Order: sequence, then structure tokens, then C-alpha cells
Amino acid sequence: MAPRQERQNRGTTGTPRKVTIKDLAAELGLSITTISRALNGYSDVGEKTRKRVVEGARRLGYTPNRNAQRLVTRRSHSIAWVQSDDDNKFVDPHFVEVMVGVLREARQSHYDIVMTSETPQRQIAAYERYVSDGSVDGFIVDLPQPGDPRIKFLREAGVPFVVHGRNEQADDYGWVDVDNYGNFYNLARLIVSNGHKRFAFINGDERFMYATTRRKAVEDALRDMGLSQDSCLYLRGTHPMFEAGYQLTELALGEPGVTAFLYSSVLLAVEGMSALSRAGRKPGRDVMIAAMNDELQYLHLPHDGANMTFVRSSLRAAGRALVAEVIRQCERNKVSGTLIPSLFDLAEGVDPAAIRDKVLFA
Amino acid sequence: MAPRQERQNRGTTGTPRKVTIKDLAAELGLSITTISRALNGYSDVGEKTRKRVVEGARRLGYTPNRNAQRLVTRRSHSIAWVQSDDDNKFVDPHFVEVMVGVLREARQSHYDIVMTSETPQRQIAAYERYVSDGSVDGFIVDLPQPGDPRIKFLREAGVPFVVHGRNEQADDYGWVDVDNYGNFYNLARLIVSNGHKRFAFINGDERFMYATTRRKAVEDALRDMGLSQDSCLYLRGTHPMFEAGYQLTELALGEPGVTAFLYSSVLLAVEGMSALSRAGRKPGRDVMIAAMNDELQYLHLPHDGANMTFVRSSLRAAGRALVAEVIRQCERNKVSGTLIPSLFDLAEGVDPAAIRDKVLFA
DNA sequence: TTCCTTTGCCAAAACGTTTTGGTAGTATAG
DNA sequence: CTATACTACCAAAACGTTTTGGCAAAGGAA
Repeated sequence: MAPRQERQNRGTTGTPRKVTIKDLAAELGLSITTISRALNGYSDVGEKTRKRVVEGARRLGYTPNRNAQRLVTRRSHSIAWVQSDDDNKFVDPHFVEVMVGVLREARQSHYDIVMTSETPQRQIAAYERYVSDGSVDGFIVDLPQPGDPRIKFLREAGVPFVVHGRNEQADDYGWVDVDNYGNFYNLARLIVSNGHKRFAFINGDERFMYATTRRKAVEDALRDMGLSQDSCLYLRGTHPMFEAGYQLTELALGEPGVTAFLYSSVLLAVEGMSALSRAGRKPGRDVMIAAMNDELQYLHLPHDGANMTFVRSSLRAAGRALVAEVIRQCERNKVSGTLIPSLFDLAEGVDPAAIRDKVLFA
Repeated sequence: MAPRQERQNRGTTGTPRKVTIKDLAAELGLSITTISRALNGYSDVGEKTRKRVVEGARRLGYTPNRNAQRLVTRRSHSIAWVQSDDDNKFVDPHFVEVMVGVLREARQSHYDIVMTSETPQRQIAAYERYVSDGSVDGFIVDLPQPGDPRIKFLREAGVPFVVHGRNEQADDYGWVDVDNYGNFYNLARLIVSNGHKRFAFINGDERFMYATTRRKAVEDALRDMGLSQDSCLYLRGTHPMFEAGYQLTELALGEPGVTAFLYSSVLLAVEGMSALSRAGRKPGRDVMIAAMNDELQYLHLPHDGANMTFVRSSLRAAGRALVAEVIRQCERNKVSGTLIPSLFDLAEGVDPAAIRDKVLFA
């Protein structure tokens, strides 16, 4: 019978074997238990010993093997962000903006973000895989739709996740969102109270909740003010929102009596501006322009941007909040919603009387 | 100093215990060895048995625990992409374009992409952590600079990695790149051979290799044609390239004798176009416009885009190649460079005589 | 003195896989 | 007939940690 051999490094690479907790224990004449507990800050390790361990780890270049930690603690300290690879999602600057926040917060919290793209048909399969193979602790879900199957799946799986936005079942899960309803309700009132009899509302893609919520808010505002729905020329964009701003603005210019424009994104508004200026309309003088401003980093507002009225809210902040919430769930099993603050930036001469709260959220 | 923690007891989660290989073995009356080997396609498992195992796994919903696999195989099937969080990187559409390719290829190859952002100072520390804790198999490196410390570190660590671009030590590592030198050499010759005595070259940020390589290519082309370096009005942009295109084009318009414009990115070119049209210059008639076209998905070329001359190359393809290369290194330990093909799209009336190869790479 | 805490350390049992080195049993060759 | 090869399975070791349940030694209280 062959004696048990000490198995060595399998690979034929020249890289030296990594130093393990066992090596460090041998070097210091301590048990691996003590090494582990010293490095993890437990109180049953003497102060001198802890110092020795920390110093020894530094000297030998010891880093705990994360895969072993993951196996025994059943925690990966990673969260998955599954993207829908439909050829459009990624080129949306709104998405990139959220990503900056997500990555920044994850780094500060010592979590990893595992990014994947999957075709729309295989989305659920991707979630299923990550849930059952234990490679992540939680999930970020994007752009929820009504009755979103991803949310259904994750809820039933009983795994931590957070949604950027709210659909009709938002009581049942953790989310991060801006006050779409309140903001657009206020914007519609603001436009009307500034004397405009008819305005165009150029919305985002109605497949997504944020757009349907905004539409309803505007409709409700009109109704509450006793106005006909016809006061609003409603135009819906597609996702993402490039080009639509220009074309839909041109279209609206052909309609009679439209003196104000409400855009679902500053991106649309900027495109609309060039259609307006081409048509010889001047914002702040001939027409009123209002929009949701998501603080897209790369977008340089035109010089006459001061003539637009914005509800401003940071998508980066939303990204950070997403990660913070899902980590909270991972570590404390508590689910909550987070409303991202919004501010009104009024163009010169605009009367704020109709706005219920100038600062919606502090 | 981290606060000391007391002993923890494992919380009683509500979720049911996951089914392990042991459960499946017990269910089927087989050893865990056989289960493992059956599912991993080894030949020493009978065909009937394999069927039974696969079917049983499906029935019980068994998925191998990825963390256990990672521990024992020393393979994570993940690759890290460490971003430099300098507030600008992410908003660059070029980056997003690469990302689409990276994520797509990773999915198809069953690898995960672990994305992190780190401040420039802490970059190396991030690489160090990932190298030593075993959580990834390889790395993607972006936007190399001359003497890039990240490349130095990864080479010395002896770990698989691939660089998008080449610096002066490109023989020593795997890379994916476009033929920056050849393309810009040809573009400069093309401009001159079409009769232009003086042209503006609006380049990217010279901190990065792609920009310095392009500059050298243009200089060499002028020298090889026996022309003074003064034939080229050289203007450098910063990274990323928003706004610069407009301003630098305006600046160049103030210089005498400039009849052609060479842009390092189609993004700059589009911005330059509006400066040109504002100045009443018409591309294809008064001025010649040439640019590198990275096929940015979201960028809609203006209607008169047909009057520009492009070298076209897909950043998505580059993203895919990056992942393919690093996986190749992980699995076969072989390092190689990949040149992404480029095509010339000539504007109407442009004489291609000066181009050494119309299709640089097939 | 005796008894009870507290302090500081440790051996061993997990965690869930893959891989090694087998061994019966059957088929094939000589 | 025996020797050999192949087929189909398995027990146990290993991967590198964390956590459990200890146990001596020292200190304090009675």
C-alpha cells in the first residue's frame, strides 16, 4: 500500500504555491483556529498573539482563500446584476449612470458585483443558476415591468434582491426609486398654473413602470385640476430614448396650441431643444420646457439650459442605494424601500405656486 | 481597529437546505463519486447510470455548489475587470461598447465578469487582492499607458490577463487591439494624396497608448512623404472626448490653410461637424473629414455622414476578443495578440490611391 | 483551602465538491 | 483452463477555511 502522499500544486505553472492558513500556523507555532480567530477579530485571542498573527500574515503574504471562506460561511460577498442583452439596454446613458453608483458603493462595502448579460428569454434561467449554485448572495433588478417575472421568481426563491423602481407589488420587496408620481404630478400642475392651455408630454417606453407611473401622474393632475385630458398631447418614446426627442418634438410642433413641453428625460429635452430652435421657438419666451433631470454626467446642457425647468435626481445615488439595500438584506434579513430625493430647479420667471413641496425629499 | 465580535450562532434561515451531491447519491443508491463523474461526462460511468443521475438531478433540482467546485478545482470561472473610478471613464461610450462585447462573450463561454471600480491610487491593491484570494482566474486591463504598473504587476504575478491595447512591452503579454499605427498612417497619406496641403489632427488623450501611437503614425506618414510636420495642425483632446471636438475644430478653423480634419474618434468628428456647418463649411466640398469609427451603437451619424471617410472597427468585437483571449490563457496557458479587423469607408469622390490596403485585415 | 470565572488557546468537525487509487465482476485472448 | 483487459462502480483524501466544544492555567471570591 502506497503511503499517503502530500499532494502538491497540481498545475505545471511556475507560480509558487500560495501560502495558506496552515503555513502561517506552522510558522508561528499556533493552531489554525487561533490564526483564523485572530484575523477575524474574535475576543478570545490575546493581544500579543493577535499582533504576532497580523504581522506574520503580512510577512508571509497570507490572504485567506475566498473560495474556502465562501464554502464554509455560505456567503459569497457578491451580488449579481443580470442585464437584459437586447442590444439597447447598455447604450442608455441612464444605465451607465446607475452603474457608477453601484460599483462605487459595492467597492466601499467590500462586495463584488457579478455582471452578466442574458437574452430576455433566458433571464430567469440566469437567476435560477445564481440562486442555486451559491455564487452570489443577492441580486439587483433593473427596469421593472408590470408583473415582472424576475421579481416573482426571486421572491419565491426567498433570496435577497432589490429593484430599481416599483411595480404593483412593491410592498413585497426592497426597492429604490424616485417619486415618479409626485414629481410628474407637480410638473403637470406647474405647467398649467403658468398659463399653458395645452402641452406635449414626451414620455419614455411604456413597457416600463417609470413611464406608466408618470403617465398616470400627469393624467391625475389634469383631472384634479378639472381639465380635459386633451390638454396634454401624449407621445410615447421607445427605450432607450435617442432620437425620439427630436422627432416627437417636431411632431408636437405641428399640433395646434402646444406651448409647453414636458420630457421624461433631460436627454429627450436636449434633443427637443434643437428641434425647437430649428423651428424658431425660444424656450423661456415662446415655450416652456420641463423635464426630469437624472444628472447624466456626460450631458452638457446647452447654454440656454437655464430656461428649462427640471426635477433633478441623482441616478448615481440610486445606484449606491441599490447596493446598500441589498447588502442590508443579506446581512440583516430586513427589506425596505428607499426614496431617492428630488429637487426642483425652476427656470427664470416660472411661478412655483403649483408645486406641493419645492424640496420633495430631504 | 475592527470591533471584536463575540461568537456567532448560525441563524435559522427560513429557506430550505439546498440539495447536495450527497442527497442525490443517497436518493439514487450511488456513491457521490459516481454522481460527480456522471455529471462531468467521464467515461467510466455506464450509460444507464448516467441517465439515471441526470434525471435524478433534474428531479431533485440539484445544482453543484460552485464554491465547493472552486475550492477543489482552484478555478473560479470568473474574470475580473477593474475599472479606474476617476469620474470620467464610465461615461465614455467607447467603454460601454467594449463592455457589451465582454459580457456577451463571457456569457457564451460560461464565465462570470466581476466588475469593480477603484480609485487610481488603489488599483494595484485591487489586483493584488483578486490575485491572492483566488476569486478570479484572470483579468482584463483597459486603456494601457506607457510603463503601465498594472501590466507590470500582473506579469510578475504570473496570472492570466489581457490588455485592450498595446504599450511598449506588448511582446510580453496577451492583447487585443486595432492597427492604430497602420490606420492613421494610411489616413494621413489619404488626406495628403487628395490634395490637402494642411490638415488638423484632433487626437485623443495622450496619456493613453492609442493616442501616442496614432500621433507617431501621422508624423511618420508626413516624414515618409517628405512633408514638413507643420502640414499637420496637431490638437490633443482629453479623456473622455466630449465637447473637445467642437472646440478644437473651431480653434483649427482659425488657423490658415487647414482644409482637412482627421479625428481620433467619430464622436469628435460628429461634434466637429456641427462646428464646421456653423462656420458654413461643407464636408465633401470645402473640407475633407476623416475619422476612426468605433461603431458606437448609439451614435446616429448626421445625414451628411456619407461625406466623411472612416476607418471602421468594432469595439464590441474587441470586447469579445478580450474575453476569448483571457479564457484561452486560463485554460491553455498560451498567450497571444489579436488584431481586430478594420475597414475603410471612403467618402464620395475620395481617391483611395494612398491606402496601402483597402481591407487592412480580413 | 475550595469553587467558580475568566483568559487564551486548540483539536476536530464541518462546508460540498473533485480526484485518486482502487476493486469486484465480466469479457476476451492465449 | 488461466491470464489479461476492460467495465462500472466506490471509499477516502483533499481543497482551505470557520465554528464548535472543549481544556488547561490563572485569578478571584468564599
